[in-house]
Amino acid sequence: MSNQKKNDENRMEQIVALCKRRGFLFQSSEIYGGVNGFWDYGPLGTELKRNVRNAWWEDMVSTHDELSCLENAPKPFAMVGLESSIIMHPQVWKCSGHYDLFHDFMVDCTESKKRYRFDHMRGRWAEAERKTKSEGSDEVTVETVKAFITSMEPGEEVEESITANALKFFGLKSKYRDKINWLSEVLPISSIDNLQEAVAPEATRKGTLTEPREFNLMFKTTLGALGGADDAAFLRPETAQGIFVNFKNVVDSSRVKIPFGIAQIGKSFRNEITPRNFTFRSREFEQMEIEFFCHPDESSQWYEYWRNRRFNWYTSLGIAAEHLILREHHKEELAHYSVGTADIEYAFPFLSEGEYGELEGVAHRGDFDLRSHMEGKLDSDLNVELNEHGQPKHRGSGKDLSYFDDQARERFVPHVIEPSAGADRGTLAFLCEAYQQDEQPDDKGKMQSRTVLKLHPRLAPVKAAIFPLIKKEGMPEVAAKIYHEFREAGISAQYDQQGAIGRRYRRQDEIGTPFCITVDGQTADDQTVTLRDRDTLKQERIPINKVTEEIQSRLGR
RNA sequence: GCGGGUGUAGCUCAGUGGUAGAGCGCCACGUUGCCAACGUGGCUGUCGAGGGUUCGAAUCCCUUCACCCGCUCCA
Repeated sequence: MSNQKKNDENRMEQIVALCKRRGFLFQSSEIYGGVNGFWDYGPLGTELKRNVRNAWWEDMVSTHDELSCLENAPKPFAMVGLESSIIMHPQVWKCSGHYDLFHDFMVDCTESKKRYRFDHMRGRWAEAERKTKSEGSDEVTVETVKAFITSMEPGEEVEESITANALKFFGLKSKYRDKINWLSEVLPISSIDNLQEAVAPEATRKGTLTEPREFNLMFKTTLGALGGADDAAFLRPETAQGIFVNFKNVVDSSRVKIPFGIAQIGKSFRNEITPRNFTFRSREFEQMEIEFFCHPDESSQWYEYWRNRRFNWYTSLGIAAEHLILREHHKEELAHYSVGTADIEYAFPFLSEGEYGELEGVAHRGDFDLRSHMEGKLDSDLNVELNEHGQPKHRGSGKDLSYFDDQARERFVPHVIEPSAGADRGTLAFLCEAYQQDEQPDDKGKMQSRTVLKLHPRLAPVKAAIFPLIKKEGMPEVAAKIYHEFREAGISAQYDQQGAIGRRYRRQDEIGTPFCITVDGQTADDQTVTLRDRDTLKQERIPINKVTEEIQSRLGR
């Protein structure tokens, strides 16, 4: 393990400790021992996450001007909001593909302790002589063994990989590969009746695989108090489908014209097998998603536009561009109808150097989603998937979700660009980026380490703290007056008269408060207070009657 | 789900079978008065949870939960 990674691990531990100590994040149900994959936001964390959500909503929706063309945008466009329900008609998830995809079957190898996706495992029947030495004697028995030799190798390399595994299993050198008698072509493992005949990819003997077990990644619940099996419903695993199923409602009710976007912030739920890395992978999480609907011919331009705009959003709120990457998915990773998908990823401290974790995916989804809800679940070739009777496997709504452009006299199913961000991941990234330890002189000029959250002022949970320098000579009253004024003006502020002034500054540094205002001996003489900056520690004197105004202007964008 | 590690005060940790501790923090009072000050006093624990062994368990054993690391997974 590199030193870099060790430092980063300590750094992550320190961030987690700070989050708990100062009330940003707690483990859910902690007094009962906690639940894996669930987190609670404390008083400061709630403010921080709310600020992240608000910044997103303001920047994407409420301050959006559909009459003007934004910088680098192909043309003006409208943005509207939506709040759809968490539980939806079960058919939504069948047509979206989540129902089939989230029912993965997995097998475990009891020898190698590896777990494999059952539907990805392939193999060939083979037969060869195998020498076995019985225990406790030198007697060697030679017997002809038949087995199903498996591999997880995708694509064309599977055959070579199976051969290598077979040589290992039969104890043969590669020059004797002719001794293996192949009894079948490459087959999916689901084609064999008895898993005891299979040799797992990293096993040395047969029959180490467990029976396939289902991992349902969607949380299941029941509609109605007496609901039976037919009343099964699911907590949504993404917010996007709530937008697609309301596409027609929005078009019919809000006078929006294509191109336009529908934005939504809301909770989603995935029963992750391994929640890990603080709030990065949680089972309950919040998404901030836009589904942007446009003409198919313009979709590539819009994809470029959203990809770049969303990347810049993170840097505009203080994440250094060198800690972010815009990772374009390879062509092989893409569904073939998609022009592109890009992940905006952040160098989280819990990852190794050079590794990044996803904050947001920007995907070109073509007309896949709307058509699936019209016609039924589509396969990767955009054909409706059929069952054994030649009927749609999952029937769509049958409703027409196409759009009619009455100026061009053209009807089409819009293409979709989907910038889908994780609110909790974003919040965590802003916290990680802001966390810094620096050295500042104490009252004797000796350097002391300081923990500071250099949060962007828009995101800081507390915008300003107001202190009386000492607890007498009328200073607390003046400070309290400023505090009241701030609260009335809607500025999130704290009042603190406890302890030495230096300690109070450091307390605020640790929670990322950008500005501290101190009422001192001079205040009574000339009606000024000091304004101290979190990052530079510089102080300047501001007239007391201008202080609210001054803070508001410094918080402005 | 597997393997390894960890779990003691708000935080960081000491405590290997015999009365639960330290530092930091927090609170009060006094002094000082612009960057983690000093003095005095105070607060905080079902030792992660449940069970067992024992005269006696934070300590030994079993089960379980959570966190960290490595696998696995990640539409």
